[in-house]
Amino acid sequence: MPEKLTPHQRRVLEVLFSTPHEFSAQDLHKEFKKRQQRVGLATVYRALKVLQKCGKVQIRSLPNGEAVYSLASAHRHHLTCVSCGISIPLKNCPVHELEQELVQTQEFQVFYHTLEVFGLCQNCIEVDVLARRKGIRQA
Amino acid sequence: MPEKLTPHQRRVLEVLFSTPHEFSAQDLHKEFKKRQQRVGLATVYRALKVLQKCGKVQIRSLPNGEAVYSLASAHRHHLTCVSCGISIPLKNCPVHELEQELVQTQEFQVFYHTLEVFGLCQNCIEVDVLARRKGIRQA
DNA sequence: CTATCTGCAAACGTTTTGCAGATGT
DNA sequence: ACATCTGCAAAACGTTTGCAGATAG
Repeated sequence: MPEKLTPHQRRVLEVLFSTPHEFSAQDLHKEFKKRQQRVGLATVYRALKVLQKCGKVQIRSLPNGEAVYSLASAHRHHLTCVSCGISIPLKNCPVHELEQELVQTQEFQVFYHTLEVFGLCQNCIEVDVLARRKGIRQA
Repeated sequence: MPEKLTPHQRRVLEVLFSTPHEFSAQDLHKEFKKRQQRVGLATVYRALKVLQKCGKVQIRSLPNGEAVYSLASAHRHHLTCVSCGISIPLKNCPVHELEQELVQTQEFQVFYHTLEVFGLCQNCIEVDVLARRKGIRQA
């Protein structure tokens, strides 16, 4: 899907290219400030929306309600703790080979998939156990 | 994880049990109104948080920023259109068998996983093509 | 009596939108 | 000129929190 990008859309891609990290829209906005580039927050959101629609950028929603973005080609999955929200990246993707056959029967153009595993991280399990020992109910 | 539930937490579970649909917090709130049960919206959110933390309820974030909830045992995946946001449920889960081995190496208590595939639905592909023909840029 | 649970309203943070000005073809 | 892109500020939205009253052990 060869799409003509605006300068700011290109800049967003450049930032995402430059590091393996995921960025929230606000992170990107701060990053541009740091780079002395004047880019409005709204523009960041608008750019991200376009880049999502053409499959270049993928989104992941965190438990705290904010969304983080990365290159769709940077394929990562996570273990996410439903208690503290920590995300632990997985090393490999168990779905990739299955993706093609998975959607060949559907009329749908696939950009990317997200696989997220939810549960409790080691730390929160321990906190939970301690709390229960003290008879504390989780709020 | 045998957890004592409050009446309202129980009611939330009952609603989720009663249909195969996913509910947003606001949906649940409306549903209680319809059932003549006086339950505050904040209580719905608080109940959902507790139910997530004990692994009974799972969450899925929609592209529009709202979150929908369902029983963690109701296992469903979706094709989600990055353009219009429509969600098309998948019939089977390609990960289930892999889940166990996937996390045996991690110190993490697994409640559930979500696998979401993103791209364009048939309808939006057509709209896109038409728009491009007319030289319209996506906003 | 104490701790938890609840409803309401206010607060919060992220994202979206309206608009006027800048940009580029 | 024209349509698009942009920044700013205001608005919108889903969600969270503070608090006072209700409830339960």
